[in-house]
Amino acid sequence: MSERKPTLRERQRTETRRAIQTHAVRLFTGHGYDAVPVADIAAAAGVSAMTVYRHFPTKEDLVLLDQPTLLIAERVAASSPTHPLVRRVGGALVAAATALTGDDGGEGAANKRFLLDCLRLMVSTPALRARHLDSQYALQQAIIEALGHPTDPEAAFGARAATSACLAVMHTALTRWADDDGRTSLPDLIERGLVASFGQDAVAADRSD
Amino acid sequence: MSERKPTLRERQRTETRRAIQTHAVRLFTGHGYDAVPVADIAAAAGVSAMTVYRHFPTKEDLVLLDQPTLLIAERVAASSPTHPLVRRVGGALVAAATALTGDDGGEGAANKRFLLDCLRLMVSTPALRARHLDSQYALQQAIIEALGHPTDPEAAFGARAATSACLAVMHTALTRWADDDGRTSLPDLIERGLVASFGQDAVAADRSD
DNA sequence: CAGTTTCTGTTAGTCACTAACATCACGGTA
DNA sequence: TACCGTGATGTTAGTGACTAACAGAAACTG
Repeated sequence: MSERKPTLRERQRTETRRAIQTHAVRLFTGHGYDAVPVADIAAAAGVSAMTVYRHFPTKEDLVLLDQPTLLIAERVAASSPTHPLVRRVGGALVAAATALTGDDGGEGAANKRFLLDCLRLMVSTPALRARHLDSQYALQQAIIEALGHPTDPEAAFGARAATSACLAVMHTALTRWADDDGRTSLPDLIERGLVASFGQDAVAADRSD
Repeated sequence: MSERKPTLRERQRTETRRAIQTHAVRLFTGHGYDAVPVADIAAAAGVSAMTVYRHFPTKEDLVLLDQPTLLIAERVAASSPTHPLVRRVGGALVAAATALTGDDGGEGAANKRFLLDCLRLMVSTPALRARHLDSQYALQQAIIEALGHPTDPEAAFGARAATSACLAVMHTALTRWADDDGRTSLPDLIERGLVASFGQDAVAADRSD
């Protein structure tokens, strides 16, 4: 709504990128991630292999979905410091999942299907699973900073441990969500995972956090 | 103590493997993981590149340490089913860490140094970090089976979530342990991480679990 | 000592990814 | 409208991880 000026070059670039990613996920889903060379994806998208690498630094990035780091960090920073760590972080994860799956992230159901396809690939392909787990490292760092900087190094270690535990729960919930083909509510899954791990007081009674 | 028969071939094979891994970690630590080609490691160890791949399926496996899956799974299976999930799993992790760092895993201090070198590489190299996180997947699976097979799929999901959270805490503790150069007690670090995440009742009062 | 197994080296090849240079269309400008 | 700078793309050549296939040498077996 704010920036109006999608010049032709930008539109073409965006379209090229979309085409590459779409064909990549389609081919990966059909033949398996490892069985599809980048050259095939490029051919399917009607570009050269070099162009693929100009849009996506690695083959793995064709499937990796960018985590909503800012969205989550903001909610963590806005949470009450009096609550337990896992409730502050967990609440933010549930809220972010609600925002992303509730209104479809600003697009239609096709978006959700694409997201589920990516997730399924990520869960079933070791290389992608590993990359995704590691990408949570950046998210973890952002969350810890949003929690505030405890001067006590011992408290900082506790924050890292609790945050990593919450993210592990979210990853488990994402896996289950993909297995269910998105039928179960993702926020509910995360919340149930949090309760199973941290107990009832890890989540707000009315999910108002 | 049980199997006596280290035939010459086996001894040579073991020694070759050890030499390759030792030179690999040394070169990686000195020049960085990405900057050292497998060919250089092979040359340093006095073998061909092909031999390296015969002993280690991938370059990453040169640094990855095999997790004591059996040791942990046994302790989980032996834990009391009446305790909370995170206490059963967390207790097993603390116990395994005690067994491995307490008596040096059956070898001397050189072993601990090597382990710390591997850990530092793992923490600082994205590719290795990712692989290590993913390798916990196998450990997670073993732990879940050791917990017993709940017929309720909902309970199974809870077990997965809690287990993954515990393993994330352990990973955080391992990272901190490497940062401290092994000066802090690893079992203590894990226990402190568990308490920070799951609360006081996640660990046994006298660590007798 | 003969025969089999196992380890190893060599070669050639696939594939992910990078660097360097040429090309061509879009974009603003005179 | 004609012109040129900029950015997107293609092409080529190269590095490095990893695999398959074959050949030779060493070690176990009898």
